[in-house]
Amino acid sequence: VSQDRERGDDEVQQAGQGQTFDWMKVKRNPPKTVKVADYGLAHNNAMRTNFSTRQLTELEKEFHFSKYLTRARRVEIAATLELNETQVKIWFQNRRMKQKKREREGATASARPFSSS
Amino acid sequence: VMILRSRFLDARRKRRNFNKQATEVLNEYFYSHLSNPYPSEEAKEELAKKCGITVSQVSNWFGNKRIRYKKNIGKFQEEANLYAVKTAVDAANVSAQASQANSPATP
DNA sequence: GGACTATGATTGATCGGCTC
DNA sequence: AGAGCCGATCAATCATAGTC
Repeated sequence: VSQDRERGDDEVQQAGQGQTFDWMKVKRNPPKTVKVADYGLAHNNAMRTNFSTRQLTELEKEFHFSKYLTRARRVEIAATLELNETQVKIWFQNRRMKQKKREREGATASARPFSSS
Repeated sequence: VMILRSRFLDARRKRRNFNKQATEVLNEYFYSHLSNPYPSEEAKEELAKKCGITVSQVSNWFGNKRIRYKKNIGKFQEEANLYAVKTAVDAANVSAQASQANSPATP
């Protein structure tokens, strides 16, 4: 619900079609994750980590145990799974969001009007 | 290295494209708000209802649309012009009808 | 009939705002 | 005075549907 401009300027639809607005220029900074050489690849950073099945399984199990992390548990999990504490933290945050999304959609048990193409 | 392709069994297996008219509605909103194509939560709900899809799907659609649009603006130029014209015609129709309370089914 | 494209969904990670 | 959280979003990728 937060975007930069919504100041005095308004929504002037149309205008130039071939115009480049600010949102088109947005660039995200590359991940800071300092990954060490795991299985031969020493890509230090700027890459989206791919969690292994084992890691995901373990994380999922931990999440089922508790939706929130304590400092100690985070350290333990990170060490066990060979991940950064930050990665574990982020995973739990994303997982909670996913959980909420699912509940929201599941709760909205209403008619699903399907339609043909 | 490639020992981790266990992404399968995701929910994204069975996917259905949206209706032509649902896509129509979404595109109309997108191109009529091209300066800031970030619908509010309320707008998303409205679009979702109008299109017969979920709010998450609306969010996904706009997320994909924004990224892919800015990734290759030229490719969408034609589509952009199309919807620009469409909305212009719509506006013209609305203003034309404003002068007279016409009935859709004339006896 | 399988490339090749278009498109919806998933997800690790970022951005900005807020709480403590 | 900084940490983790939330919400939205990004960006890359996946897997499939549609096209030729």
